[in-house]
Amino acid sequence: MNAPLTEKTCGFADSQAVAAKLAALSHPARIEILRHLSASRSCCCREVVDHLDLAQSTVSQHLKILVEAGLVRYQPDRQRSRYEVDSDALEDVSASLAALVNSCCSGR
Amino acid sequence: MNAPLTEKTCGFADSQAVAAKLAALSHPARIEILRHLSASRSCCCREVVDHLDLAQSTVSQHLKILVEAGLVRYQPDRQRSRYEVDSDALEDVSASLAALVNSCCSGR
DNA sequence: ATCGTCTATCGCCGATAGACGATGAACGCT
DNA sequence: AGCGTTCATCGTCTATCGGCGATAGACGAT
Repeated sequence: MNAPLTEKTCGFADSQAVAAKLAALSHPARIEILRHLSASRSCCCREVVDHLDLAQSTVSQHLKILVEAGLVRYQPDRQRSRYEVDSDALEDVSASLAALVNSCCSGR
Repeated sequence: MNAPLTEKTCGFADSQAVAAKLAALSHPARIEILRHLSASRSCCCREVVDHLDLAQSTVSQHLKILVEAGLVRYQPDRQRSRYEVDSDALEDVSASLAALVNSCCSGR
């Protein structure tokens, strides 16, 4: 955080960005998916389906949401697509939330 | 993190709890509300309405969601209800997310 | 060439979220 | 008593979410 941010620039646009990231994380299935992706390195869709007891189409949707949020990297490897957690992006979200919380609790 | 958590106990039930908290934070208006509540100490609904350019009923709804998620304390003070950020709860959420992210990035 | 497998996408649905206006209750003030 | 203010709730509308089955494309294996 080095740019001189006024209350305006910090507040409005940023809230939307953070909210979008958090929205992608605000579903138990997607959290479960993230856990599984990080645990096993393989990361094809089918494996997640087996692990999660949801229809394949549903899992594919959740994966798409995670990819669009930038939290998971996607590589359409011929047959078995590979999904991989984007650790940096994930840490970014965590840091953003921490910053928000911190700014909310500073005047304590 | 002191209790002996297996992967099972950590995974399933917990995902839902974390997801619920994050869901409450996954809307720009609610983040904006949190910012405003922490900035100004006064915390009545009307003030948030002025600041936010949303209908009073809408703001009331968002506040209710934050209260039900346990992130904001609510005290029906006669006329002017008082809303106040629950810093501890907020830090809990941040910590939960950090733990999740950490467990996802540990094997890096 | 054909079959089986794995994906992504489409269409459909029920449920929920998010917004609003209207309403009524509680309260302070004159 | 009457008025203005504040707030929570209700009803309504629309858009989106979350789930599923079905389908089509791409590929490996036989």
